[in-house]
Amino acid sequence: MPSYHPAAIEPRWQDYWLKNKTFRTPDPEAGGAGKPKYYILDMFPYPSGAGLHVGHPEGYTATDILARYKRMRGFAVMHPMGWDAFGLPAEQYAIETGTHPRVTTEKNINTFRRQIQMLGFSYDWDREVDTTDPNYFRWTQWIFLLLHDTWFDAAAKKGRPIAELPIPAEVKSQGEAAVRKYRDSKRLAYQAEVPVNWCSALGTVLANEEVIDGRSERGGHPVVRLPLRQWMLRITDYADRLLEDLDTVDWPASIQEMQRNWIGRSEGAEVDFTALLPGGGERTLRVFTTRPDTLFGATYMVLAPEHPLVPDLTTGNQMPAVTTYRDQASRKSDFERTELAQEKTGVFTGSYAVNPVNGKQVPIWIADYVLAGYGTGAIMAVPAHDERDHAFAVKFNLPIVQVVSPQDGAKIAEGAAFCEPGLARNSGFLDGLKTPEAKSRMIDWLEKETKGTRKVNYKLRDWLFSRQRYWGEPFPLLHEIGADGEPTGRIEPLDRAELPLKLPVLDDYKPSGRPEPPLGKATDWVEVQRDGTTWRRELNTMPQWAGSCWYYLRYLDPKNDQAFCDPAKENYWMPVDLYVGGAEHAVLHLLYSRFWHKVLFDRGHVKTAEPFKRLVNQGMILGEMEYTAFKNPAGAWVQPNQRDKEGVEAVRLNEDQVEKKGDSFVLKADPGIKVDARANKMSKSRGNVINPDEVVKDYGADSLRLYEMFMGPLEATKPWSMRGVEGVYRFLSRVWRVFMDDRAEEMKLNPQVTAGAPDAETLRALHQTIKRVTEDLDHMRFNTAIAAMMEYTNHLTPLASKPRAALEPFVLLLAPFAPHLAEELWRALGHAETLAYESWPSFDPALLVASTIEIPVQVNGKLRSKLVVAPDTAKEELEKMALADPKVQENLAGRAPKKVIVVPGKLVNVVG
RNA sequence: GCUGGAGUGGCGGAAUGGCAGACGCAGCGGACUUAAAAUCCGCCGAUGGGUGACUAUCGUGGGGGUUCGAGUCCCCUCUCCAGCACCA
Repeated sequence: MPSYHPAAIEPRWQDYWLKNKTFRTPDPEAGGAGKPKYYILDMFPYPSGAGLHVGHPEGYTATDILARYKRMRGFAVMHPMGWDAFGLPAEQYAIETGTHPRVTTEKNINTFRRQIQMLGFSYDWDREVDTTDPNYFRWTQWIFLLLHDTWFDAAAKKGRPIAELPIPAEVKSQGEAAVRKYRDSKRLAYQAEVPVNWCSALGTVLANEEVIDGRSERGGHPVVRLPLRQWMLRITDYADRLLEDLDTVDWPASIQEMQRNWIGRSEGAEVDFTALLPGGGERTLRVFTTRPDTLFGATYMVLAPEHPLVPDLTTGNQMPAVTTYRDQASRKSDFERTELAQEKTGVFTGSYAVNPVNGKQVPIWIADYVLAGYGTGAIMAVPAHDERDHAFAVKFNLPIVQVVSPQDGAKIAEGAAFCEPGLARNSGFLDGLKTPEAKSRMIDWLEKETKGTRKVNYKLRDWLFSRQRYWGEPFPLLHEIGADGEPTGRIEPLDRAELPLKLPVLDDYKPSGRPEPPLGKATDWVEVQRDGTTWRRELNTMPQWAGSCWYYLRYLDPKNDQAFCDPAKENYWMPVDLYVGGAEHAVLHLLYSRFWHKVLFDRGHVKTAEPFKRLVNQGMILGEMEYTAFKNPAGAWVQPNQRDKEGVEAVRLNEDQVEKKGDSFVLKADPGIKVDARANKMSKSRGNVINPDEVVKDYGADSLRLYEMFMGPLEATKPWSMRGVEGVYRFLSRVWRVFMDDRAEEMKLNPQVTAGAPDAETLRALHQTIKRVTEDLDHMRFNTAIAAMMEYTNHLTPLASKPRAALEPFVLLLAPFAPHLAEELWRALGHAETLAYESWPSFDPALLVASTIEIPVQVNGKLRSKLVVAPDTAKEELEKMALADPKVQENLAGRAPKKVIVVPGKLVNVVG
């Protein structure tokens, strides 16, 4: 083995670790107990057909380094990996190629596993989980049944068994069917006829979170609204707890904020208006408002087009306009409603309602700026103090009455709404009150008059939990079929012992293009005879998020067939101490997981209220820096701001064709022309995707790992640079040469490696390095830890004698980062065993101190001289030396020093 | 528009309120070599002065402030990135 050759070293150690089960994690009762535990989790990947990209190993390397470090620090480390393998792409691919999703999924998993193992991660492969494995989704179904068996006790703020749900006497008196119906209406998993996001291209409904700008998150297909019977999960019941408990976790502020915004709690009141029906009679029209203090300024009302009272409230001559408007609105996607509807639209119903506070009649309109799904689907419009209402009132010439004035007496801008808090006016008993007091006074009045109540609303909606697809978990539920062949509405869960309910084998799993699930085609599977009754299985499947909601628990006990996880193991390992993954899961996966976890917590199956104690988001890795200039059709260079003009062509440039001028880059050949310099997201279409396989082939896994960590802080977005990979490869080669004789034919230590004692300077450098690497690891500052090791290597390289005592601890420091190389060097140094459980080197603070140090001396804050002194030189001594310094004298130019600041060991500043 | 984050050499990035630019890349010079690659050694923010060791001034997006001292703290402002966006 002459020189550093990762391709020869790395597969050998990967085999060694696998064969010896080096990273098998003992269960607590089998020797893990006694050690402190550390659960370090990666977001498991969806095994796509494209294979691993360089974004995956970024987070995985960070966690792997910490896992290896923590093991060496004596922790029992849980560090598992698995596959989030249900979901649309596998099914799409299956439809296109006629291959069963099971087959492609298995193939993709094998590719991912091979690629991940190729990077030398220290996962315990005996704990691998796969969400599509019946032994796994058996428990996903089990947890679904638990949700189905749970109702939310609002008083106790806690989920409880449905058997404990109090049944009102009048329901009980109506018999068993009524009781069942009542129970079904309170379960955390319930059915509802809801307008859903139907995507005909994908053949499924999507959750709100999966729809971006009116198009599907996957594939970008158009999405329309359609009413459909769906399974829902009552996540809104947990909104308050999901919000409050954010304060108990150590997560990035941005993610916490995104979750808070998503939950969107707002406090206000529900107010009942009396709507006067055109044909005579009255109806209660309930609205939600956060500004009950402005009730006197409510000059009209607006209902969502879908509001159920609209038909009753529409007068004969308004009917055609209202019908047309509702029709248009129903066909519009959310995208068209929001993006294209900057201009307010709406239609008058012809009816009026009575404002409860002043008895005035106000017109009732419908408009699509009011959303059916939020609050009550109706608003009281206060155009003077709400921008949207103001814009609508101006457009349709509705009255605007000001009922709040700015507290400082400032004038309200002409033609704008005043939305800040202020002082109430034109508001009867509220006049003169500040907005917060006015709000609560108004609510008190409403409650006394039984015309309204205090109310909290959330943007968060219940979670649409069913999909009309094949490749997902089947619902373990049976629908009773009556003698007429129609469902009776009675639903029974499968017995827990009947789980898992496997997917039927289907030749044709194509979506029909209509909202009927493909599982309906498996007629044998669908119909079940039981107790002399015919039952039909639920045909929907669960969404992809289901399996990922609880996988971190299954790792703890992946083979258990009695429970999703042994409580003793859960108790030992949970919570997850560190969870690393991309920010794209900020709201979806992380909110759903927290919700499920809280239900498990309420029902006594887990011991912690939150699953993930600490969360870190790795930043995105962009492609290489690109320099682009632009040419017009005549072939002349133009400025980048002309890029969108017709016929202008982008030209990729090399680094040496451009130069920096001022703030921007310009063409070297024509410095008047600016050049666009930026790194872009990696994408197939852009052709800037880096394949980890290639990098490993050319430089080895250790170089890839090290480079991804050396690029910059883990959380930062940063551009890829192949030259940077080469740089860390050179570093590893240099490390190799410090230890090994690279001229020798066979594996042989560098003859400079000696048994002698390190000199004082080397010892100090070593202990300095141990300190820096240790502290940097504790703070996840991988880039600076690597820099410290580079500096130490630079120190070792020129030494003619390289003492083992200075080398061995360094191998251990390097091991978490470049484990293959470190194992190889450890072996070469004569150790027979893996270094994975060697104890982490410690540093001696006494050895960190240099015999002399340099103290900068400033005059009036500017560096003028330096003193070379013993580290413990006293303050007075330093002051004396500084004042005596010729440079200081010169810069004082004869002035007497007014003040001398001395920070011992740090600096002297003479003010004169 | 709202929220969160970031602006430091040619590039990626370092800096408990105390020597700005650690470490790496690129570049330049040298050694080794018949030569190249690899490797090793040195230089490497800008401007001015000096043959030179050196030296002066400026310099962390921009403007103000606090401080003996600010990349770091405070106020204002600009730009970029990410997320949300008619949620009453």
